[in-house]
Amino acid sequence: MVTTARQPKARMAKPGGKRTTGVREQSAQQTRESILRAAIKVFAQHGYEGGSVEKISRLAKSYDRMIYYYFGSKEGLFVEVLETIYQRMNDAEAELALDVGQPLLALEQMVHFVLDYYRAHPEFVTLLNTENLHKGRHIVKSLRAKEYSSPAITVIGDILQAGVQQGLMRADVSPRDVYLLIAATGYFYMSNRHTLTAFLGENIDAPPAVAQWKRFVLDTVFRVVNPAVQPAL
Amino acid sequence: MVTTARQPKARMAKPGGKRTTGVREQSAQQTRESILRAAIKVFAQHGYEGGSVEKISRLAKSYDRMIYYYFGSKEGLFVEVLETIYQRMNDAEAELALDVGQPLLALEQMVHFVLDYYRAHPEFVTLLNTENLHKGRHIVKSLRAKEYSSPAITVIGDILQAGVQQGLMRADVSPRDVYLLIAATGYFYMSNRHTLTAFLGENIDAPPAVAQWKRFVLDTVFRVVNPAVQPAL
Amino acid sequence: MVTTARQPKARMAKPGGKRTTGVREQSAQQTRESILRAAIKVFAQHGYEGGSVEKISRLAKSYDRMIYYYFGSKEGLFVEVLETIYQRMNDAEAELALDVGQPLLALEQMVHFVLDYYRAHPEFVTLLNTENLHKGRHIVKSLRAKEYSSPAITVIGDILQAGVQQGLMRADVSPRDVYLLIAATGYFYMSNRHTLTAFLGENIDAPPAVAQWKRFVLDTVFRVVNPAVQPAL
Amino acid sequence: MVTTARQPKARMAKPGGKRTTGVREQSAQQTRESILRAAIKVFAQHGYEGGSVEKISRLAKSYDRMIYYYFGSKEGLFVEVLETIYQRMNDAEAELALDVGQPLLALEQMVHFVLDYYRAHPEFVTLLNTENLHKGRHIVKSLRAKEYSSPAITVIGDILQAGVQQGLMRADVSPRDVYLLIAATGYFYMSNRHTLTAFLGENIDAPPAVAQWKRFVLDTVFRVVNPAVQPAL
DNA sequence: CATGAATGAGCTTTCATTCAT
DNA sequence: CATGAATGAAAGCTCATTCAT
Repeated sequence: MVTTARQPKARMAKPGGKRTTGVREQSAQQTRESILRAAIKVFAQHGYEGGSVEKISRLAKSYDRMIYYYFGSKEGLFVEVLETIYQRMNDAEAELALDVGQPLLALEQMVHFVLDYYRAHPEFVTLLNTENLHKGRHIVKSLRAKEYSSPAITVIGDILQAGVQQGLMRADVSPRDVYLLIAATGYFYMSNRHTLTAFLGENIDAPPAVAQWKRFVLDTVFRVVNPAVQPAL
Repeated sequence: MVTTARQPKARMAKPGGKRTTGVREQSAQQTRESILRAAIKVFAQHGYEGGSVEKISRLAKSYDRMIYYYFGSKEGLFVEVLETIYQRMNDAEAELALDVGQPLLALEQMVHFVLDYYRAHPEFVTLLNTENLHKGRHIVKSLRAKEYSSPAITVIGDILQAGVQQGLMRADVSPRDVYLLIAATGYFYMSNRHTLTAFLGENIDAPPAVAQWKRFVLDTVFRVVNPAVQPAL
Repeated sequence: MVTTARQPKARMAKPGGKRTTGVREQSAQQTRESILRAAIKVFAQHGYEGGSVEKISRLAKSYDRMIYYYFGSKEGLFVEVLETIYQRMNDAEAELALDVGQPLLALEQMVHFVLDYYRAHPEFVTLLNTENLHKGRHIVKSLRAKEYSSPAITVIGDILQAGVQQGLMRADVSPRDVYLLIAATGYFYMSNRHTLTAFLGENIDAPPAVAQWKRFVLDTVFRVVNPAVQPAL
Repeated sequence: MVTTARQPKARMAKPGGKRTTGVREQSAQQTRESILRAAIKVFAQHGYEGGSVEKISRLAKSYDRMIYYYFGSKEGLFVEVLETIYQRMNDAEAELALDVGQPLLALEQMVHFVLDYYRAHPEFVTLLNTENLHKGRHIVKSLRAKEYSSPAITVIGDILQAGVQQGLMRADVSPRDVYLLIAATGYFYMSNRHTLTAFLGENIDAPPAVAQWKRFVLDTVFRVVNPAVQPAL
């Protein structure tokens, strides 16, 4: 961390260790985490400026002062919020356990995962938008930012490689682009659902609409990796 | 509120017409517009909460008071900001004058237009994100919102229809989805460029990266409308 | 001023001018001045850190906000406080109208003036101490600081010159040193009166004590400028 | 309050005596003293209000809590700070060992000592100013305050007495006044060096300026005690 | 004794907005 | 219409101090 916030050592009690976490450390840990959880909600709902320290501490049933005690500043708290949501996303991704040996299935599952994840975690989308509004100036302050570099791209790379070997996929498509395509379609649909709803005059959030979009995205992704055709212009 | 705001009638003095617009109204018009211009910049840069009334009036070289005079409230000003950027976007689109008779070319031009427009108008992207953060509660207050419903979908519908007739495009693809695909890929790339840059470790903004992405998107769109194949799963 | 505070033009209505100062400007002027007056008192009593914005605005029967409106910041206000007390001191000095032609008398009056002024204006002493605690970082921000460079030294220079010509004073004593001697003896006695009282076990503030000190200082100053002797060592 | 503070008995372990001071008490002693040292620095630099408990404990590499353990309160700590700097000053004075039998030399050495001491210990000056800002309300809480009543006055009294006996000094000058004269000239020059530098446009701190001032003060003091003349008015 | 978590009041400053010419 | 003074709430943050091991 960049800030001078006190960082309790026992950040995450290793399950295997003998470490006897005192009741005091435990409750401190609870305070810290409830603030973090509250901050995720509040920042996601109101943005960075709109998410006031008081709103957060109140939701966490703690005190403003504690935010400065544990995170040094509002900014330090926001940095940790970003780290946390990336961590969570990566954890979820890691649990997917795709079978790269079946590249078409794996790719389908990846698309499902990404679209479902954004849908189930609107705060992820909102917080990323907020961070982009601030030109990414918080995330660059995080020392752990690099650790979170999307492993999804690597996985997609593996899938493509297997797909090519099995003659099921194009060799000339980059994992980065496929990843961005999936992310973009999933992200945009969530991120802009309110303005889209207003302008399309259609409730974009309704399950049928979502299902249609998902089918379309899946179809699109498969057409992109399909080795058979080269589209005429 | 919007209702109490003064709205000069002569919104855009036609140069050829009878000039009933006095010198006084003209300068009033100027004040109003310079506030609007400033507001677009400030809200785009700092979001709604972060964009303070004072920042706007100072950039416009006017006074806080004038914002209330012309727009009723900060919220009213923001509503008009949204209307304005949609208006501008639609105006630009209208100037495109696509030849639907050449559907493949028209589609290509449409993709170029959307991606280029987002790129040239980052404030459009930022302001839409801000509005979505607020769950679209400002745009629903706009009486003119409906007028701006994207004509692009209609145009894409025309293109697809012509493409089908000429045997160049699939019949079973919806204009809405094609539009969303183009918008999503263009929007996401701009909107998330800061976090993408941080996490991909690659400058997403650099012209070669942008060019690659554009090629990929074009390829994707053409594969989607391509009638030849149906991707296997 | 360094800060961006709005500075009403009519800072001090020239008595001779035709300027019709509106009732509005007048009351604004009053607000500004009552804040300044309150600030002098509060800063003198509690120092810079101890003198809170709220204490000042309350004493001025105004609002915190007004301090920022007129002075930009607490620091800006303090700068103006310093300017004001120097201005007042110089104004008082200017009213002295010493007759340099009678150098011994003039010197005596100068000593009286300085000692009396410090005594009558303890806030001057306290505020200077506060500024010195901050290593003079506020006064260097004042553009008018230079204007206030003590005219007393010039006057003392004139007195000494006349004294030398009349054979009443030494030629080899610098006005600066004489000024510093007078200032030091007057200042220290006021500035440190509380600790002196505690440690000397004597009420330094009582009129007899003050009178004794004044006689002593006068005697000292005259001995210093006396041309007759050169003290042996 | 002072009363509730723990005061380790062994204030300064005599090296030759029986060492009953355990390792534990020793480290406690160290903590206490490092806090005191830090407090002197911090209070001298930022004043009483500006010198926060946290700044002190951080500089002392200890904890806020320890300040309350050893000194009862911020106020109690400040009282002890004042006691300490007086103690130090008196200790230094005691080491002077003037030869009163040579009154002129002794007086000269006394002037040198005072001026040099203030110069070498700016924190002494600053802390006294701070205490005077608070009208001496801390020092009166000190039980040991009286012990520190300046022995310098007594010494000057002895010097004057010897000087009179040897026909070298006036009989009608009070030790108190001579002491105050020396203290005032030395103190003022240090205390106000920042504002003086700003207003005189001359670096008061530079060695030549200091040397000139010292010469002048010495000259002044000698003229004051000189029995030869009585200045005309 | 040391450590660190908790507490609530207070700090300077900025906010959106209204009043008065 | 333009200008600028006034207003009170709320913002982020720091303060001295106490509680609990």
